[in-house]
Amino acid sequence: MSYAPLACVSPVAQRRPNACCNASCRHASACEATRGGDERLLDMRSVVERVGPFSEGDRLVQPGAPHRAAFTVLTGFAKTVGDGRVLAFHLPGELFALDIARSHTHDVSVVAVGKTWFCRFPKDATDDLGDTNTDIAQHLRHLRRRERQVSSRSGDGSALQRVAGLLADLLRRRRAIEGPGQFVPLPMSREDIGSYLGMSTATVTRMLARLRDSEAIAIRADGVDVLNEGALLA
Amino acid sequence: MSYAPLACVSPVAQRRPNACCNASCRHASACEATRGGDERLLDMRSVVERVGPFSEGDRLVQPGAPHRAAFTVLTGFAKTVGDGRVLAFHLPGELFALDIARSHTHDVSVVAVGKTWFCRFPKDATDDLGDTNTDIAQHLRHLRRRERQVSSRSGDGSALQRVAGLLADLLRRRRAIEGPGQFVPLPMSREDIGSYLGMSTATVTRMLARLRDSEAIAIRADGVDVLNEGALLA
DNA sequence: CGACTCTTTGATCCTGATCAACACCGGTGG
DNA sequence: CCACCGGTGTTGATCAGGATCAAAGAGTCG
Repeated sequence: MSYAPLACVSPVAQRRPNACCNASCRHASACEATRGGDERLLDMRSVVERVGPFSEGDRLVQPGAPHRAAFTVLTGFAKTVGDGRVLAFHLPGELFALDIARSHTHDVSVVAVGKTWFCRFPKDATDDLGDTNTDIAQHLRHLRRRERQVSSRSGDGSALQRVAGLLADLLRRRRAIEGPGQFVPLPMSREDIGSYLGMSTATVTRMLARLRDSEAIAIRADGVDVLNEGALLA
Repeated sequence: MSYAPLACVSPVAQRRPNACCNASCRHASACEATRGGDERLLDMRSVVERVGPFSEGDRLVQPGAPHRAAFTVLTGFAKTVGDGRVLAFHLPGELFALDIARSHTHDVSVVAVGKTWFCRFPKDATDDLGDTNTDIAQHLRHLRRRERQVSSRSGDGSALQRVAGLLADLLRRRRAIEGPGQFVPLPMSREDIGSYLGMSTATVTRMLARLRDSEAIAIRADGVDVLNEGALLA
């Protein structure tokens, strides 16, 4: 299926230097930028800027734009779009857009899903930190490697398996940030999920319905509750 | 589909140092090891060993074995198998198994398709050549990069498109070695082709039949003649 | 020649796309 | 407050591509 081009405007984004990145941030305990407040990485907090608010469909980065920063989602939700498909989803607390060590320009869009604030880590500043702080340099290398691996995702398996796999993946990732819980937020549209998984919106709905009928999940307006984790992986 | 594990024995391979790698080799004009006899690369000939004969199903390299050489097919045909699937086919004259710069061990099998002889380029010797001959070093880097790109193949498109694409690819590659011609050898089984393309043997046969019916190809016992190249690409 | 394997071909089934109808929900305007 | 409206999600009906199963050629090797 083809993914419709995004009709969106450039965001009117404020930037507030280091307004909020401290222990009182709701993600402080697990934010990937500081690996949950690891003291060796706390210098990352000195370079962060809060940017937003972004509305549904606003682009945080655009293809061709120079690569000048990495980001985390502070509040809200985001997706990476490229080649006419959704390539990734980003949960609050997750660091992304490290890509492009090669080309120095973005080749994808990062788009807000609903009202969203981001934390921006300027590349110049983080590189400087990495020069004097080997822990930060290593942490960034690790995240960059992970981002590259994630981008080569599978695409095989049945539609049901792919939907269940996405839910399991989002649940695991959300727990890594938010702690134990059963809820998986799905603020993105069914079309986004279908684009990401390579199937139609109707099939996404149907597979979710089948998981509900098998009592693996309960469907809510804003996401799903995972009732039987084992059933998702099988 | 799953690809059956290979039941094969280790080959009883002879090694003859530099017995045949010279201008009289039938692939000398295009062999990728010397880029068709490029004089700057002729030192490659001094390190080659001829190995064989290998019979149908014999393995040239096995997963886990140390990576000690690259190879070309001298006569016959070969396939690379890994993860239970056929990952690549190798025509006479093509250099392969440069992989594994990372792990220093093979993670795939290379299997002979029919009676096959290989030319073996020991890694130690080619590395030594690369130290003193920048042309050879660059050539090896180029081939290694290409091998890495090829390994990330598409997998999308309809069954007909994938079959036609394979034929077009093999035709292009054969012409690069053997010169102009319409013939594409298919010594591998339909199961191998299906495994490579991700479809059943029945579908491979049916797609070939459709290309025959549309007069794009003529099917022979040992391969196909391409009658309408444009039809393959469309 | 006979046994065996591979290929071809036909028949049927299953998955997921596509199309269409409808429900639902948040706005917007009366 | 309610009628209207467009977008999104759900559900049903139909369709197409390929998988699977089965049976019939076609080599191939003993």
